[in-house]
Amino acid sequence: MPELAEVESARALAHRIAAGRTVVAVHCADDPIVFVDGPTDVAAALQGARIANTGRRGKYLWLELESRPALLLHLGMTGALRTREDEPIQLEGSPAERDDAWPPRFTKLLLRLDDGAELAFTNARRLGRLRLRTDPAAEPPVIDLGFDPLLDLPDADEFRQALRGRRAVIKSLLLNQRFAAGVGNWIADEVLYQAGIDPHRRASELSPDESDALRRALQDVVTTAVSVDARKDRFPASWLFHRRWGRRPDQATADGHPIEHATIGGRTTAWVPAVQS
DNA sequence: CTCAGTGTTCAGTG
DNA sequence: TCACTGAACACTGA
Repeated sequence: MPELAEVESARALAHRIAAGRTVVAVHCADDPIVFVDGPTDVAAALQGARIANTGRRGKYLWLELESRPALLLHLGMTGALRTREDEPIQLEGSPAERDDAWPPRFTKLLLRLDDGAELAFTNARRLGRLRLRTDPAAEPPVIDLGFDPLLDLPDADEFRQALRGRRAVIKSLLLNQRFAAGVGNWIADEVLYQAGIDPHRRASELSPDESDALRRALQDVVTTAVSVDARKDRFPASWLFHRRWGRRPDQATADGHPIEHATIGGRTTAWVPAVQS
């Protein structure tokens, strides 16, 4: 479920496993959709390369290879990075279910590193994309992204200015990657809930106080989610996140306020009329 | 069997 | 240019 926090978690995992290491073996699935420019060039670029660093902006992450094009990844809706040493995630209230298969199902890219560790990119629904870029942060598609709430959140004045003149509905604007990079459907809903703003409002019509509240909520949600490594079971119990899924009519917040669902900007939106206006 | 869905992109329209 | 809508992409899981 990759939005900013999940992508940052994936980047950190890749960094721990691969930074400073050399790729000794590469396997690319024969998938011309996920490998936008075909798997062959990716395999050639990675084979024998030393991974110098990792980076992220919005929902894109990349592996910088020493003196070669970087590998740029977008996880799509279902993409994930896995390592062979992955600790199983302890699921609350249920026996730890772990899929011990290695490489995992739907592996598109598998790297073996010089210390024996392996890193896999999996993508069941094939909406992820792998590309090669000489300077990923300075080229499309990354260069076209807006501010990243973790990397370069505008100050309060700049944020107010950014909303001014935007006639789009605020929920849609938050999802626009050219505006706020890395914000996806659940982060947008969580931020609007915590800021007390109705998702149908027009961005340009928010008051300065509402703009400030929105900015603070954006910062808080993103930094909190990243600080727990995007582990949903560690998100604060007060978050709408835990109760927004399923689009059932009987859902309510921890406070007992009913949760409504609507389609805004083509996406399912969960919001709480009692606290959002 | 049907359908929603945590992702982006593009064509068509206003 | 901006913004909106709907469709497309591909596939799983409810």
